[in-house]
Amino acid sequence: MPERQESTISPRKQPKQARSSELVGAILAAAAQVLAREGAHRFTTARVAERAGVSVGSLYQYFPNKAAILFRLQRDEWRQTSDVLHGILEDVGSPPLERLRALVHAFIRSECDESAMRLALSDAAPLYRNEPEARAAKASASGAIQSFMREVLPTATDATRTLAGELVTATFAAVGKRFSETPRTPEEVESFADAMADMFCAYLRELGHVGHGRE
Amino acid sequence: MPERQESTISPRKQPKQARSSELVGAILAAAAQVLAREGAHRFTTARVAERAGVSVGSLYQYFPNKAAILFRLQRDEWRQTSDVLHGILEDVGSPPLERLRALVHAFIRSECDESAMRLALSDAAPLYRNEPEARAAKASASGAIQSFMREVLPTATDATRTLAGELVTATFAAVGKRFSETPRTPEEVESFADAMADMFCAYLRELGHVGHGRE
DNA sequence: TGTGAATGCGAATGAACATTCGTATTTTAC
DNA sequence: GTAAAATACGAATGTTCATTCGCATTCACA
Repeated sequence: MPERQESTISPRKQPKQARSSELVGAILAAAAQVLAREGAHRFTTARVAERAGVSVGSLYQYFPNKAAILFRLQRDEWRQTSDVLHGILEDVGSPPLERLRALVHAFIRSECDESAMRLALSDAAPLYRNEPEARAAKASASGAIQSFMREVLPTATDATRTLAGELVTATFAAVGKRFSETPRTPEEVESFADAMADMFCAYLRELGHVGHGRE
Repeated sequence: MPERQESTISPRKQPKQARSSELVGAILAAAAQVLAREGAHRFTTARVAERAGVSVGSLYQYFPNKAAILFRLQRDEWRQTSDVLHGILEDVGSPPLERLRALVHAFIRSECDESAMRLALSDAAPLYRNEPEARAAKASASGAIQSFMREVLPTATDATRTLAGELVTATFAAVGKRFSETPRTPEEVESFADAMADMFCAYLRELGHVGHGRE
């Protein structure tokens, strides 16, 4: 497993001509396919290049190494997730716990889309786990959750809110991942998401009541 | 990455003399150390053999391939966890939700022990993910959880209980794993475990009330 | 249309490994 | 004590890969 270059995941050069932009797009699309169809284990630069209809050399013009391709895919997923999350949580039109429920559903559903690719991507996590952008993505999400917590638990202490936020965030991410490991019918997905939302709501309601007076 | 032999993880031969039993023990101990210190990425048969003070050839006398070593380590963890889980859940001396809380604490704590090894082991999961024994371990745990659910939610429907059990199990496993990814102080561990227990209890209480009458 | 820059190419290179197998050493049984 | 069985050994084998680099092709622009 020759994996010499440990870090430096930033792009090697910027595409300047149309053909090279297309090339980058083709590589990313091919990478997603290879990942989904072959798994992290068989995700090789040669296979990606072949599926993209491109040579390995060209691939290396725009990605410094294999990890960079994987990281780029992961980053795109994170951005998408993050947009959904902010969009739902910050929509002040509906009551907080309803938004949370919507979020759970959206999240679990998206975790099930392309689940093969997501699973493989998480198998490949060791290759990019310590990238700064990985931490940034998590921080942004947890920021949104924190301000949501301030809204739902206005009277709780900061420590309580932080803890609750962490718990919800962790449960979200971790259970979503685990859930995508085995295939599910849409009905299962929905009822599981509902159960998860129920759990969060029960917990937050209880915290809220404790905050107000007594249990 | 020459990984030809895809399956067959059962032992190659049984140790017949004392020296070879010790050898197997030495290999497992060495494997755990290599995994913890070097990570899944650098877990190689050569390194394990070297740390065990043994030759690669001898290693292959008792383990058919690299995955078998990892799987053995994982299996031992599962057995340990399973014992704890059954022990706590089936102790009828204390009220159910208290047992659940104890379980959460025990589980999270154990997840933090040897967290480096556990993390690496889960990075290596793709190598053994589809072993039958892996499924058996999960099934045994979820069986115990299910009968616990029957006790806590005597009036709920079967479907509700199954769902709740799955949710709790998934949250457990997934959050435990995620939690071990970053180092924590013992205080953080305790308060996080408490929050998780609070969440489960709130959820189960609510389900119980709904089952009895109305919310 | 000519020319330098930008791209694209893919065989070749060098590692890192898993696993095997012929040989050497130790144990057991007589 | 000795032969056969069990163990132990580790150099050798054969793969799989990531990554490079010298050369070929295409583009942008005069």
